[in-house]
Formats: sequence, structure tokens, C-alpha cells
Amino acid sequence: MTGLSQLGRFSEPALLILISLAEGAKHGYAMQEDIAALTGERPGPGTLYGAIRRLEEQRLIEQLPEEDRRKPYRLTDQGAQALQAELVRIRSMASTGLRRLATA
Amino acid sequence: MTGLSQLGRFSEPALLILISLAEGAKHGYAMQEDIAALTGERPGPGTLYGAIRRLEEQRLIEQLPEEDRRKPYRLTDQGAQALQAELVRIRSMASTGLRRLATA
DNA sequence: TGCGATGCTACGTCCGACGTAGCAACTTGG
DNA sequence: CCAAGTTGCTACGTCGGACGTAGCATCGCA
Repeated sequence: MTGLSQLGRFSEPALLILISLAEGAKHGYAMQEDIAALTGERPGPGTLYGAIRRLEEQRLIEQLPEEDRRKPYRLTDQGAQALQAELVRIRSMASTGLRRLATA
Repeated sequence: MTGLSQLGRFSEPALLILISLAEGAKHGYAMQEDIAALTGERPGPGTLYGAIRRLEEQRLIEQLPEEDRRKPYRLTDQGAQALQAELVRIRSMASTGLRRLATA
């Protein structure tokens, strides 16, 4: 069960960050807002910046030139690819589950 | 960010167990096999039985009469409901992400 | 000029994910 | 008929990610 997607597990906060960045480059605080808008839940700074650091270490996102006090990030090609694969996997899991629930 | 679905966080192993049980009652080992068939990854006993215990504590699944050496479980009504809500949420997240990736 | 929003760092706790070991019962085959 | 594999579970320990709190600097605005 190690590595649900060979790049290391996709935790929910990390996934939400990637989805957020799929819309375009953003800095941390903006991701927080985007995620809050998407899910109704705002990740705290510990959750958010911890996940950002890990994603950067995995080269799934990269930092753009710091401007003002903001650190913008964007998806790497590898990140976009990994995100896509993971989302397809997830959607298929969800469909399977819903089909089973409907049948039962 | 506490309680992504107010019933406590849905971790991936827990979610897979619920999806597995959505097909019908199963004991632990059978869930392992079903999950392996679904995902290609077989959760180890630590992961599996730990998650089962937690799900039972949350009344999302319940144990049926023990038969032989097996402990079968099934979804509770609450569990089926929670699973459905969670899967809808997840599917919508995945769709949003894929739409964004496609647009970018 | 004081207060809320912006934006991030630092730090600590907790608990879930995971692996390993172990073990009892059953079953297959050479 | 007994050795090896499969079934099915318990027990135990480690590690790392999720999360909250605190803190702090900057900016805008009333």
C-alpha cells in the first residue's frame, strides 16, 4: 500500500493544493482561499505550508520569483501529470463506490 | 479543516473499506482482496484492521455474528449515507480538478 | 492610530498508515 | 501423512503528515 500513486501518497491537503494550482499560479494564502471556496474548509497554516513544502520537495510544484511578501507557486509538468493521473484514479474509485451503493 | 465530512476524516484505507462493503458484507481478509482487485494495492493487516476498528467505533460499519474464524462486517445505514456523501464530494473535487487541468 | 486583513514561519501534539512478527486452522500435493 | 501454502486475525512499534496555536511583519482603512 506504499505509494498509492508511486509519487508518494496524495493526501487530501496536498491534492487540494494541486487542484488549486491547476487554475493558475498562486501563493499560499490565495490557495487557502481557493480551497476554502472549493470545500468550505480552510486549512490552517500548519497544514497548508507543510504540504506546500513537501510538494516542492517532490518537484510537483515550484516556486516562482518572490514578489512583495508573497511566494507564488505553480505546477511543474510532472505535477500536472501526476495530478491528472490521480484525479482519474479517484474519480473512478468514486464511481465504483456509487455504483455499488446504487445496486445494493 | 477538522472533519472533512464531520464524521472525522475519511482516509483512503477507510474509504476503500466502505466501498468494499458497499458491494456486500465481507470479513477483513475478503476486503483486502477486494481492495487489491480495485486498486492493485493490498493493504497490510496493520492498515486494514486498524481502519476497520475505527470505522466500527464510528458506527459506520458493524460486525455480524462471527462465523468460523471470520468476522464479517457490513455498512450501517449511517455508513452508507456517509459513504455516499463522501463519494459525491470526492467525485466533484476530481471533476473540478480535471476541468481546470483541461482549461489550462 | 488602531484594528483587521494579508502572508508567512515556527513549533508541538496526536493519530493514522504501514510493516513485521506471530499464530492457529485449514487444505493441498507429493 | 506431513510439509508448505493459504486463510484470517492479533499485537506491536515507528514514522510522518494533519492540525492547532502562537507569533510577527506589512498593508489598508476608518
